[in-house]
Amino acid sequence: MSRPPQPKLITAEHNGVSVIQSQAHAAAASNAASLAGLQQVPQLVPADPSAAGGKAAPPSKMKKPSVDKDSEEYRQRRERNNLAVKKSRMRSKQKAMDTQQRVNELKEENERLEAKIKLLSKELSVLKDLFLEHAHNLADNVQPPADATSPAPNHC
Amino acid sequence: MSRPPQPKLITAEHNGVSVIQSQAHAAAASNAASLAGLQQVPQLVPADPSAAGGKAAPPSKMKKPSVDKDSEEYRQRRERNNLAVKKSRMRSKQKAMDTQQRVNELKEENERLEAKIKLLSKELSVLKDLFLEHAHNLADNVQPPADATSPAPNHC
DNA sequence: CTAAATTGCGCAATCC
DNA sequence: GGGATTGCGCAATTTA
Repeated sequence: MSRPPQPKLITAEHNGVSVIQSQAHAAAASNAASLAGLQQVPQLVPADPSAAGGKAAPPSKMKKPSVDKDSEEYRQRRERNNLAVKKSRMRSKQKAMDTQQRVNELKEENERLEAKIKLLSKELSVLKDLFLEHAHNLADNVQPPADATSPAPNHC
Repeated sequence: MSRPPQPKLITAEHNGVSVIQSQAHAAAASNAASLAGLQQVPQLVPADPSAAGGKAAPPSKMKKPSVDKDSEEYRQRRERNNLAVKKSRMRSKQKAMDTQQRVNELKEENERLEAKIKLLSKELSVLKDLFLEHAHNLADNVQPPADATSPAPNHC
């Protein structure tokens, strides 16, 4: 997230092997599904021609048929990775929510600030008007008008 | 995002069948991978007891071993869904970025508003001081002080 | 009911 | 070697 620098060479072209996934898809809470005992053996089925619609063996383009899916260690790695993935995704989601929350907060703050600005502007306006009025009074005093329009000098 | 209402009954317990995925994992650009002709037959391996850790056949809870992976229509549906998924994810990502952008904008706006508030406050302060000063002058005029602190009545 | 959109999850490559 | 990310596909569910 905070580090998207590398060009990130998206592979493209793994190995052409088709794999068998346990894909229990159950496991409501955490993993455990794989612990259900029903570990489907990842054995690669040769894809029997008579069963398939046609096309027996694939292009036979497999360089590395290794990666023993049976390996105990493989399963462990997978499990660990799955965990890491879940964690990472949770974080990501959380961050997104936090960002959204931040937007809301900032919006509120903005409204608050705008209100304050409005208030201050009003105050300023009033004061300025007072000054203007005063200035007029002063002018009236300094230069006594020829007419008696002024009812009476407020003060001064 | 904007609609997380439903209780969302997370399935938990699909069907215990392990499926075979084509999982070509290649296909740099778009789909096409599945069109490589290597259609892995969906045949469910019975999970041979001798091969698995133990536990022969699972609860045998498979109601629908069907879902013919060979089906032409199946592949089409999958492809469409894959496309939809990619689209959805792109949108999601875009939205996240937009939200982040929004945060930045709002932060800038906030700073702008705060600056304005500071300015207005300053102006107000000045005007108020002027008023105070004026009031003092008035007071001085009305009630001449005993001392000669006042340099000279500005006016009035 | 069909089709698109979302969502959770697992795999593998890659990053670090 | 090993956790963290990320692109991708599958399948179930939700929306439209």
